[in-house]
Amino acid sequence: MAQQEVQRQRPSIHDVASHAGVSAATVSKVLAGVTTVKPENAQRVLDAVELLGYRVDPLASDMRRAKRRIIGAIMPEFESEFFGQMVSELEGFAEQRGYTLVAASSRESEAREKEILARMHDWRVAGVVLAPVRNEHGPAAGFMKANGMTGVLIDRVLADDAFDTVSADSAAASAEVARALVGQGHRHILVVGLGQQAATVRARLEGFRNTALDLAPDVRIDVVLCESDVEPLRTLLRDYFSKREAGGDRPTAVYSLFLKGTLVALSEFRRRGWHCPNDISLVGFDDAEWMQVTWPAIAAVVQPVREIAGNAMEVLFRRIEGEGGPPRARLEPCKVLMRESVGSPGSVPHSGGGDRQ
Amino acid sequence: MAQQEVQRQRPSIHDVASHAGVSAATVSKVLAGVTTVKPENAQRVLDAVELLGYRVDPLASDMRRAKRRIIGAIMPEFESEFFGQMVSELEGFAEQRGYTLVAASSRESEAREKEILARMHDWRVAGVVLAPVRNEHGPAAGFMKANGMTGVLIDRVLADDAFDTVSADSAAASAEVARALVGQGHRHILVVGLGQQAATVRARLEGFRNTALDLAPDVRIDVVLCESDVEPLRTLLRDYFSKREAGGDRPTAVYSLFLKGTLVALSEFRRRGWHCPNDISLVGFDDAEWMQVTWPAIAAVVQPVREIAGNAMEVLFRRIEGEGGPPRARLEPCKVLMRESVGSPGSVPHSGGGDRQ
DNA sequence: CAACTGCGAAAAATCGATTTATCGAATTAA
DNA sequence: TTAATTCGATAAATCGATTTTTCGCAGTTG
Repeated sequence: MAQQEVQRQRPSIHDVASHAGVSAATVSKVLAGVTTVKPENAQRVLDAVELLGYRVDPLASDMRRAKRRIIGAIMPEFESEFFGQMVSELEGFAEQRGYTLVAASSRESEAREKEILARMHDWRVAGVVLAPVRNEHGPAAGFMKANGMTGVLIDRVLADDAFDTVSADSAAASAEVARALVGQGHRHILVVGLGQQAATVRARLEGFRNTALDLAPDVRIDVVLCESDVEPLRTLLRDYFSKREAGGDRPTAVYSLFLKGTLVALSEFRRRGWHCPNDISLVGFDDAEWMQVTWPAIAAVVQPVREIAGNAMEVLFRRIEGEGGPPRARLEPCKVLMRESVGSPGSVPHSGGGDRQ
Repeated sequence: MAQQEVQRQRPSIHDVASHAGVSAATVSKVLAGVTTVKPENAQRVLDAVELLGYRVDPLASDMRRAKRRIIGAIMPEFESEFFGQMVSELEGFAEQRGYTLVAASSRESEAREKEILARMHDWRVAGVVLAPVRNEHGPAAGFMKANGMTGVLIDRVLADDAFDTVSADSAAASAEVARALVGQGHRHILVVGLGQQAATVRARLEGFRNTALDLAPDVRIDVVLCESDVEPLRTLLRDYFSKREAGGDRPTAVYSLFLKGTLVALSEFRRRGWHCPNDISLVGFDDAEWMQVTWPAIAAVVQPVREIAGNAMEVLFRRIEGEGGPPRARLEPCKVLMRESVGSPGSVPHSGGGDRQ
């Protein structure tokens, strides 16, 4: 019984050392690839490692260094495809370099964001990938700055004076959406956004508006912003459409600047019995798997998740290794997938009616 | 400069000790809540902690114990709402008890699953929540057993002789779906599943079949299983429907046993121009946010994610604390949301095609 | 008054690795 | 032959906590 318990106990570097008839320091050196070890001894160490099934304890190994081989990732949520993919990619890149990724969800709360960051600081993580709830100027980024932490900001950020940033080029993507919609003949478009993410929303809005006005100076762009939560948007949108319908000047297309907005817009269309693209066109920022199997398929801006994750990790590790220089703001190009939810205003149903009546 | 560097360095327990004029052991005891410390000294310690902004280094703190305050979570993927929510919930529960959750995605690979598990074993995690790719008999569970790890298996599992399991009561939910479909008059139903998850699929299938046959002995149930990947399903389903349509005996309803199957079924309907529920009814296992905003809204089985996560953590911590006894298999009840994608076979479109409000 | 009991706190061992300082033997140079 | 290098490896310090052991002092007791 006690014997089994002992067997359960994992071998330490000292067990390996005594089995190989050398010191622990020598074992450590062999495993680290130092070449000043006699080949004969090195072989005995490797044999002992094999025999005992020894593996380095990463926790003990990290004890001595100031920066541990841990990367922290903080996302606003885990429930969406976008952040799910992001975490998955980040994990892969961290693993490639022998780092462990610890991911946490701030649940769209800046307070929680900061708490999580403090905990990661306690762990003395080597670096942090932070996707802030609002933008780059929140308390979390301040905390990182104040404590000299290494990090990258992603997604809902534009540029920062202390940290590198990596995000989708949403202004360019929005411009492309504008070209598509105006090109189809739309002259009255509603843009739906989340006020909380001021900077990102502004970039998307400006990218859209500038291009649209450039192509058609007579275009009318309405904007509906909900401040913090998504729930109020439902009401806002309902009121907006009621008013516009009463006035007889309702928009012929909607561009939603965030995923939940697309869902809310769709369900509002649904409530009113409007069909895409016959009654109204719809484009959403952020793609999702289901968008291509619905009637109709929803047009969307696809963010380059893998590229964002890869570049974020790349720049993060460069900073961890001590690279200096001013912070850089990277923008990764998006793809715009124009699906059937977009048509010309007032067009008659094409074959099958987009959803047969 | 050097001064600033020193300031950057976080204070250790010894810094606190010397500031308070006591030994490190005393500081540790105060922070652990030991009462045998003179109140006066305790106060001085707390003041020093406050002054220096001291926080315990969890890594160093964990060094001495055999089981560290880390919980590992292994999910087949992070991209779906289900596992995203699951990780989010697990993280919350771990945090409540002062543990850190390290989540990793096996990316639907059993080999990777085992590798991740080995890495978590290296970290000497206190326990693991494993959502296996296939079922409870995979190599990962074997590894856990062989190494005496503490763990719970969730989701794609039924029961195990070594580990506690927590999963959705999919048999009961499937029975409810059967009652609904048969009750609506369906007598020819296609069930779509993933062969890989043998046990779970069998439970769902049997739950469905038994109840359906019980209610209507003349009901015909076809089954299309794809083995490992989802991609082949597209072809399988296409062939199946082609054959059935040629034979003039195509099913009037589809019950998909997993989320991606629901998506594939929908897109196949779409390709053929079939509409729910007029041309065919659809129910899917696993709910998603988008299902209630599409035309029509898709009926789905909702898994009790929070309950599964909560119970998994509960039983895991009990085992960590040394509770003995045989492993228990928990089943959590699901909710079935019957939305508009389900109707009577051959029913005519109701007003507006089942979607105008 | 010596021995005993307790209390509170300090000293030291421990966890499992890495890294620096040290040391002995073999080799080379003077 | 002796001193100076060089090489390989070991002993010891270190990281930052926790836990066990030891210790000094005050108060009791026989």
